[in-house]
Amino acid sequence: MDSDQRPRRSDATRAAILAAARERFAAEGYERATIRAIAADASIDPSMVMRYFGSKEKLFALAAEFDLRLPDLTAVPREELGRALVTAFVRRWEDDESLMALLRAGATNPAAAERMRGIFAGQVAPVAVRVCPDPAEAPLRAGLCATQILGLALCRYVLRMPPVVAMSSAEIIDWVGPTLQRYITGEL
Amino acid sequence: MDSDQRPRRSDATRAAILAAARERFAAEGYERATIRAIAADASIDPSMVMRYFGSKEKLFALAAEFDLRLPDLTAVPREELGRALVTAFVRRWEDDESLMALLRAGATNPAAAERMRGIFAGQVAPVAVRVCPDPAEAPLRAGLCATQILGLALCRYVLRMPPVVAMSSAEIIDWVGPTLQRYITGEL
DNA sequence: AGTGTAGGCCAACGCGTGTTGACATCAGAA
DNA sequence: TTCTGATGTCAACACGCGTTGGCCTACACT
Repeated sequence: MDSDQRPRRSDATRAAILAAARERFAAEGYERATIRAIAADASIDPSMVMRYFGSKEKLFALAAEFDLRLPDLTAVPREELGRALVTAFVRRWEDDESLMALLRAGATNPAAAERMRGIFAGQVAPVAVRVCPDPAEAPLRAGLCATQILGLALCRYVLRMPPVVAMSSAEIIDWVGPTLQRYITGEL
Repeated sequence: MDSDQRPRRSDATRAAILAAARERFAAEGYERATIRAIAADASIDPSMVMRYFGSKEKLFALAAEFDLRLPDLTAVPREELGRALVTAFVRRWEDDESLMALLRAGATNPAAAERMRGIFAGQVAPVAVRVCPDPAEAPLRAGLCATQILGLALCRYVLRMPPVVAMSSAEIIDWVGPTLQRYITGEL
């Protein structure tokens, strides 16, 4: 096969470009982040970005690849699902900017929005099916959770609304946890 | 004064441009919406947009002026505040696209984000102060409500997540109402 | 040492953007 | 009717964008 095991010299450059892309996309969204700026951040010529990734769109697709790393919720006691979820999400938001890139870009870029729907369908919904009382209700319950979690991220990290920024992780968990708990296990 | 009472012929054009601008900004966000497209929608030359509004930024500022028209919550029974709020918001979202323009643009455009914070501070926070048990807690409680409401709008109107789009107004009110209720009147 | 090739730079392309100023047209007052 | 200002069109500008192709350089293998 064509899998070249030996590490190439270009791997470092590739990684640098990808890191710079994630940062720019997260900070400015898809249309504002420019190939030229990303290349400058990676101390490289803009044309190299094209050589490595083909186009801006393909670069974004790779930069916005994202694994939510949802914890194994089947091990969590039923009445603590809400808290466990917020906790996992808050931690994930803070140490990986890919999701913010996706959120910012998803607001204006149709492809990014589609990708968010994909992440929801591929990573969130399946977990919901295994956890919800009635699997038929899972999409609805997962959707409700998404509104609260993404809304939190939007206000805190993107719009930077002062009272939401001011909250501590613990406060967030205490307030939002019960909301998710009800969305997951509450009666219709 | 220079206030010209007599209606001018240009008023219709001005209004047409503003309407087209609201639509484009709502549908595509700030950077994707172009002066040329807006002008075409209004059946006018792009240069007229500049003559009337000075710049794209100023046009956006006017197109994104927005009155939430929050109902008078002091007349609402304390235990129905949550439902009243969601109801008011859902209705408002559906018949005015300015807020969606603001939401889409706010994700990438710093000025639009600033404006959202302004709306929050100017229209939401004051209401919260009058309604919350302890006015000192008002910003926190209002901020929490904002996360849920904006998250709902994001998932439903911008990202168009299928389960959230599928919900009826009544379902939304039944599910999200209690959340806001707790954010407003729940104990810390 | 010689050579092929991967890695990188440079200059330019075509395009779409916001914005500008010179010119046309038309309504209404004189 | 004539003239003046408001209303609108046209063509072009300077700029930044994504993208392309040609050229240089330096490493790795024989």
